[in-house]
Amino acid sequence: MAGKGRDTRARMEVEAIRLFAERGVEGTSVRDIAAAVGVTEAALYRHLSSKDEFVAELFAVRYLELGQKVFAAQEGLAGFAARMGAMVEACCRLHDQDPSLFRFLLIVQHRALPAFDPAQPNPGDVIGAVIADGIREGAVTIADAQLGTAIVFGCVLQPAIFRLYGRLEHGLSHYAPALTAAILRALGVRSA
Amino acid sequence: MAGKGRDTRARMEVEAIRLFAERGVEGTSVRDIAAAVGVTEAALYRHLSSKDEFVAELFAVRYLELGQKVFAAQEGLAGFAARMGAMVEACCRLHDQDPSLFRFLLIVQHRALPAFDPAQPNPGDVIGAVIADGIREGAVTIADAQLGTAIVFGCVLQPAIFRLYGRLEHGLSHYAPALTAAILRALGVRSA
DNA sequence: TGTACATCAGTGAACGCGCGTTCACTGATGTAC
DNA sequence: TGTACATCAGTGAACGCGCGTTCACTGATGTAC
Repeated sequence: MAGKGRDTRARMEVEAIRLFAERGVEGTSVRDIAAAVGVTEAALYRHLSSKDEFVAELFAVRYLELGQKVFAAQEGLAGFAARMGAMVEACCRLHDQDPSLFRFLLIVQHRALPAFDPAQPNPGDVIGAVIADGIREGAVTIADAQLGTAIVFGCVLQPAIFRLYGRLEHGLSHYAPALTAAILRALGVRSA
Repeated sequence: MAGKGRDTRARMEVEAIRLFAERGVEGTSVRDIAAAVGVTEAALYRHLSSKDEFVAELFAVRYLELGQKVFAAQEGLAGFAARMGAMVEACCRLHDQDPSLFRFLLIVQHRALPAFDPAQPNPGDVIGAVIADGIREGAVTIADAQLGTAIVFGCVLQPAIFRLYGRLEHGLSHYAPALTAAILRALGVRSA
């Protein structure tokens, strides 16, 4: 059991995210997760204090990681179009690497986002800040920054949902260039 | 109890949609709905055969109604920009009239959409068909019709989610003109 | 190096609770003669 | 117009089930002397 024990926590996280993504949080029982990991339910409670806290922790950690990766993708680049393109491309690539994680974050955000520390670099604020910069520089001509952020979000997340339902046949990375171009047009970026 | 009984079914639907929208389907018990309506749980079972069927029926009926309204909004209009603008405006107006319904449909679509009769005029296909027309006419220059549909969806649904979280301060109708313009630009509509 | 003990990740069985659902029953309304 | 009966929407109590969680216990690993 020792070799098994080493990575039980990691496997719990992987299986939980997969199951939550497939069946939702309420549709996935602690027994389901335990069975997927290959231990009893009681064993899971060596690593977590409650299901709710487990979900909240899982969301918080992964969501911040995603925010940091999106931030890193555009850091140091000059010009709004380049920065936005890098973020869109990063989101598409990260989605394709782990679609379950994306879906998990999408599902859980509705319950976890309220009462979430807004000081940390979450994906929403990272994208919002870049758009705000773009408006300040005059590169973006859309008037409402919040509406602009919603549009960018929608243009990235909805294709992810379409991909999930098989309404898009390729990985998101395949659509990244066309998507970036569409987003830049939507935001009214000059000379994109 | 007679006067009350007349509209119990209707009030069940209203309260259920409101509660499902607020807490999710699994987070809303039959007891919760009964309490909101002001009857016992057993009374609800005079009007429904099971919770699952109730949710599925509620979704199917309201989703088709929405599809028909969106279809009607653009019917008879000439030109892609006019038709798209009318659909976006209709979605925004319908959202503002009943945000709970919108949120309910958003939540439940993930479980209800598979195994849903695709022959009926659901909102997705209505918008998809108009975009396909636009591409055929040459009014829309974006290459991938499915990606275009995803973009339009995202640009309507994500602002609805932002509105829900208070990240947009006005009703969606307020943003409809700017949103329509952004969507037409994103799709690469000539001389919009 | 060997022994004594603390720690840790596991087991299998059970717990109480809230869930969806069903029960026998009640009283008001509609209908046939 | 009265009476007899079917129907219908409600009640309150109970059902079995699956859920999250906890229990006492076990055996392997790490550490102190």
